[in-house]
Formats: sequence, structure tokens, C-alpha cells
Amino acid sequence: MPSPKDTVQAILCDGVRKIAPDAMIEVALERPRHPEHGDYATSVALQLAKVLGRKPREIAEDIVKSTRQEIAGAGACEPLQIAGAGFINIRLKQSSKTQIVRQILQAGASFGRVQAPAAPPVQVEFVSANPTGPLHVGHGRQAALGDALAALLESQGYQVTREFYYNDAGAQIRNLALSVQARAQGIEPGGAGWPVDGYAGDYIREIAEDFRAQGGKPQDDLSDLEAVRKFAVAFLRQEQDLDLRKFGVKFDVYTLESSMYAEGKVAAAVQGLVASGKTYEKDGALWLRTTDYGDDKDRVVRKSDGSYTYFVPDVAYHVSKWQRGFAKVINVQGTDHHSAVTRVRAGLQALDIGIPQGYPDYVLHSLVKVMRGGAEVKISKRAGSYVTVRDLIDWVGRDAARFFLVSRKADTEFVFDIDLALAKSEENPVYYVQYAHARVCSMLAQWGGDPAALPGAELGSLNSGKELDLAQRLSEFPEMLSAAAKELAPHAVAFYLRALAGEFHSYYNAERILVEDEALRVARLALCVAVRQTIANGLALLGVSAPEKM
RNA sequence: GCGCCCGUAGCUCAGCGGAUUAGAGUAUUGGCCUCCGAAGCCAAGGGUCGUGGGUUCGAAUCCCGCCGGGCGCGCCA
Repeated sequence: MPSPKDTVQAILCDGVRKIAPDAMIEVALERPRHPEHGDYATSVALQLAKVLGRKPREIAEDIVKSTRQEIAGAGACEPLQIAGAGFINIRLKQSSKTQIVRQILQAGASFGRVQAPAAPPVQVEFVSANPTGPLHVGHGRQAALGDALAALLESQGYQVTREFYYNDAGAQIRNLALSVQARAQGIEPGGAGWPVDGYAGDYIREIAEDFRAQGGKPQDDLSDLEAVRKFAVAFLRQEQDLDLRKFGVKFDVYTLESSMYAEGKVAAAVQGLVASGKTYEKDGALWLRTTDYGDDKDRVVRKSDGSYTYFVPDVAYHVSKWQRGFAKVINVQGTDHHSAVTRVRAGLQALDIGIPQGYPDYVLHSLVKVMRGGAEVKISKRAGSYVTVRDLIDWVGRDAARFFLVSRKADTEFVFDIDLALAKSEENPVYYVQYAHARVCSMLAQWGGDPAALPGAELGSLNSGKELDLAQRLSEFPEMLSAAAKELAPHAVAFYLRALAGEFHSYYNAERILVEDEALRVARLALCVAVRQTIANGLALLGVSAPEKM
């Protein structure tokens, strides 16, 4: 069932087409800043003025005249009005605004969700931390962003796979093993025999102790190093898993970088690159002409020692994504990896196997800076050089951490003030939204009536300014979700929920809901329950709970 | 130096090219609980949208220069 807005927009589109058949102009309905300009307005006449070489007001009049009958017939809004330079103002009828309440109550948890049978399978890859230490706050931001993005895409009908990629094959893993081995042999960080660039965090000691407790005897030879490596990687993978579970994030697929080698995919990728004719030998190494694809310099594929650079398994991994049928892939990564974007895309294009340009999509997020006492916190005892996800959850709780981390545009630097988060934990934005949800639950309990009666409520009595504003806000939920999914911008959900909760609290304080008049009482309750449902649906996308009591 | 991103209220941040007063939160100040949950509401103060040009009927928004900040510029991952 089309919304009143869509109905009016479709009529206006027809009208514009009659007047300017060739103009490629969208009829965008905007929300005017000032209420006296109506519920929606369009500047389409101003945009057409240039194309048609006519005055905008005249064009607006033509549009209004030619659509008058359809507008009246649809019954969604009052007669259109022209204002200012040539804006067309649209004022919806009361019943058009409040019908959303009934729709929400009928749709329930599926309000805002759309079916898209033709949508391609989507994969969202995020976190993808190396198993060399506990997850840091940057991973937390990534987990919050990636999981919300995945949920957002699911809401728009996509089949989404959440995937985690472990870089378990590189030099840093060897470094991890050496560090644990040294610790297990009683060597302190920085002491004699400590590996160059070894990991100094306390967790290394924990792993070493665990290893020994389970009978491990780390001798200074390679066979034992391999045992240490396996133990340490398993230990950290499990620990990262526990943190993610605590954060409420679940992955569908885990892929190991080592499997790219084991399954011959790295070799196949190299073969493909060579076959493409885009490679050349220089200084004993094999290079790929990534500059043909916008990179600022060519990249080494095979080092002079015969091993491959990390970018080869990366390309192989993305080929596997494509071959698994993911026509749309979104990688959530820190901006510190942004140089990989060009490189991976270049590698995929060079292979020339039908992967479209610009594959995959990226959401790059700035790193998180943690502040305490006016100074940046760079050190956590356990991790050594960074603040962990676990610290964050312990400090502010999962709901607050997730809501907070997702409520900023990905590409802005995130300053997380611990003092504020600790001191004001009860005033954190998430509680404000959850509180609105709990308040409605409480009212329903007090009312004691049958909620099944609410969807059939007569809504004609909802006509105060705040009630109509709330209804309007509710009707924007689906389009907000669709825009957020399109823009890969989950922060829009958090901002929407904050605004909706704000309008609800304001309404609650202005009007009594449980009034004597039964028809009015039921109508207001229906509106409140619609708010509750929308908040619950939005919070669910963000992985934040919607408590009935707080 | 080169590339990408960011500069909006004291602080943290929204803001699809649109309508004489650019929005939230927080902080500050002053009000509101015999009344559905005060984790709430109402009100006030606080801005050359970094800066200088350009495009346009119209710019915080698009383009260019400059200033300031972040990240990246390995035969590391």
C-alpha cells in the first residue's frame, strides 16, 4: 500500500511529464523547515525553469492545474498551493497522516522491512582482526557499524552474510608465536632474547602461562614454535569470539587467510594475474601494473624471496567472494587500510573475470580516540598499547557502547570520552531511547486493556500538533531505512531514534494518554504503541535491547 | 612532497543544492513531580558553518586555492 507521500509524488510526476516530457528531473518531495509551508514541498518548477526557459511560477501553476483532478481524487492531501518563487506546497489530510499508526500496529516487527526478491546476495565483511591480540575499540566501532549495516541491508530485503577474515598467515603471527614462546621461557619484554617487535601486552603472559599449564614445553626450535603458534592463535580466536558474543555480534562465515594458500587460491590468483599480461619482472620480484587502474605505483606480487605479498591472498579472497555469488560486497575497514582499496580493486580488474569496476564497496571508518582526564588513553594494561572492546563493554555496557559507536558518521574521527561515559552513563543517549520504549510498556500495563483492540482504533481524534508530528515522524521510518541502507550509513538510524524518542517524551509530557474518554484513550495508546514498535524495530537493527522496564 | 578523508555552538556531533531566524545532545542558567515512570518536560543564552574565490535564481551543501587536523604513501599485514 503506497504511502500518501508516494501517492502525491506519483501524481506530480505524471503532471511534470505532461509539461516537460523530455526533462530528466526527479520530483523530490522535501520536508519544509517551516510548518506553514506544508508537510511537503517540491522545487521541481524552479528546476524546470531553466530547461523550459519559462518563469517558475507559471510552470508551477501548470503543474497544479494539470494534476488538480487526480489530487482531489486520491484524497491524500488538500489542494496544492504555490508559494514563494514557485514552490508547490503539499498539506496532507489528517487521516493520511494518522493511518500510519494502524499500518505499524498491523505490521509489527516487520514495519520498515521490505521484500526484495530480486536483491542480490550481499556479504558484509567486518572486524577481520588479526589473531594477535584482544579486540581494540576500533574493532568495536567496526563491529557496531558492520553488524548494523548488515541488519539494515537485511531489512531492505537483501540476503546478507556476515563474514570475518583472519589474517593468520603472515609475519605478525610468527611474531606472536615468538613472543609467547619467549614469555613461556621466562623472558620479559625487552629482556635478553626477547624477539624484535615482540608483543608486550599482558595477554601474552596469560597465553604463555596457559600453554605451560596444559603441558606445553616451549623449546627454542621450530616444531615447538609451531605448537605455540597454534595454541596462541586458538586462544586469541576464542577470546575475540567471546568478546564479540558479549557485544551481540554473530558471524555466519569465518575465512582464514591460510586457507587461501591451502586451497590453491593464491596460486590461482597469481597465475591469473600473469596470464592477464599485466605483470612484469623487476629486481627479482614479480610486479603488477596497478597504475593501469589508478594506483600511484605498481605493486609487488611475488617477492624476490619467492613468497607473496599480503595483497595476493587479499585478491584471491575477493575472487572467492565473487565466485561464491556475492554480487555485492561491502568491506568495513579502518581508514588506515584505505590504500588497499585501490590495490584490491586493481587486482580484481586485472584478472578480467567479469568482476565489475568498483567491486567491492568499502565503508572506511576513522579510528577511535579514547580520552580520560583530558588526555588520550593509549594504553591498557592487558593489551599493552590500546584500549580493548572488553574495557568498553565493562565501562559503559553493551547497549550504550553499541549505540554510541554506531551513532557517528563512519568517516569522522571518534573521540570517546571515558569520564563522560562513566560519569554520565545514566544519561547516555541510548537510555533516552530505551526509556521511551519502557514508558509505553508501563502505560499499557497500567491501562490493562486488550492490546489486540488497538489496531482497530478510530484515529480521528488524533489531531493535536504533537500527535500529527509524531505520526509524520513514524511514517518516515521506512524511507529513513531505505536511505540509510543505500548510503551505507547506519548512524542515520541512531539519529532517527533519538528524534522519535524526543518527540514522544515531549508529547507524553504535554498530553495525558490514559484519559477518561475511551475513544481518545485508545487512539492515543495506539499512537504510543506504534512509537514503541518503531523504536523496538530500530533498536533491533542496531543490536541494542528494548527493555520493558529499566 | 603526493593521495584520500575531515574542519558547523565551550565540548561531542546531525544537516538529500532550496524558502528572511543553520539544528540536536552535553555543559551553563531558570522553571515543572498530591497527576500515565523526573533516566523525563518547558524556557534562555551560546555561530563570520576554517578561510578566500567561483558556479547558481539560491551554497554549510557543488568546484578551485589556502590554512589547520587525521590516515596512508614497504619486496610489512
